[in-house]
Amino acid sequence: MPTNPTPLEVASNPDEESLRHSGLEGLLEPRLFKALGDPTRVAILLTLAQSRDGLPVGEVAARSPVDVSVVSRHLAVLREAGIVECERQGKVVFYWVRYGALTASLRALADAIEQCCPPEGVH
Amino acid sequence: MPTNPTPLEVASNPDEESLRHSGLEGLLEPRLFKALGDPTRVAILLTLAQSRDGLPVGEVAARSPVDVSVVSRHLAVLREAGIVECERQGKVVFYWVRYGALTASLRALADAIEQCCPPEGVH
DNA sequence: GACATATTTGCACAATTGCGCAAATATACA
DNA sequence: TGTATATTTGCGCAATTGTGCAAATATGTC
Repeated sequence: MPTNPTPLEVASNPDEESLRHSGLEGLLEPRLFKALGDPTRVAILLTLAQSRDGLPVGEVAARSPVDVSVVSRHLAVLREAGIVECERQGKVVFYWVRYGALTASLRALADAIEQCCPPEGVH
Repeated sequence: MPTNPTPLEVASNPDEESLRHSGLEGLLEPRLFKALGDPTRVAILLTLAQSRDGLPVGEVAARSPVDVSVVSRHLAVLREAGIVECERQGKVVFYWVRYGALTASLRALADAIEQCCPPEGVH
């Protein structure tokens, strides 16, 4: 069965539909921004961003005030949003930030906003 | 009394504190992304983005399936996030997108993510 | 001031979300 | 297979959020 594409995958591979609307709809994915809308989740993301090669869930949890199960759930949300990726290595599961996809998506969104409406607007 | 700065104002005028941490904390403002995390709110933002000079609340509501009061509240959330701006002109209140601040913030976030962690990461 | 129009706010309610704890699952190793 | 460690999932609960309706507020006009 086909896997559900994450918002960031949509952003890096825009289809004809999203292109017709200057890409804004496809880039303003609520799932992506909802994932970034929780302080605890952002803190977890920042912890992960400090380590370039990723961290096991337990290590992220050790640097977080909330329970391991909560960290696990937050990481799952970030993964479903396409912000992080994970891979099991033995007993532990490593999570890491998809830096390229994330920056590309943010810049694509900025470009789409500019293209959508002219910069000569007074405001 | 000092007004509460919006996430986007923080992004365009980073202080010493946020610079020390490569700006990521200051740019990953939950208030900003929470505002973009609701489908209805995004739809309202897209409606607003179609008109370069802004629209009255009632006009936005006319193009939205939800009640005017709901639109008014969503616009307030977008305003508090620094995404839109408004001004009363007679009986109506015009809202418009802060294109420049929004794109600048998104690009600054992309830059901060890149600076935070080296691009030579495999992932 | 009285009235009409536009917007915001109070209120109640349903739905969602974040959280901790305990149980279930997965993997490695003896 | 049994045990230990790591992670995920089920469950209940408190808090937050989105929504519509009605009332309140703001502005312009008669």
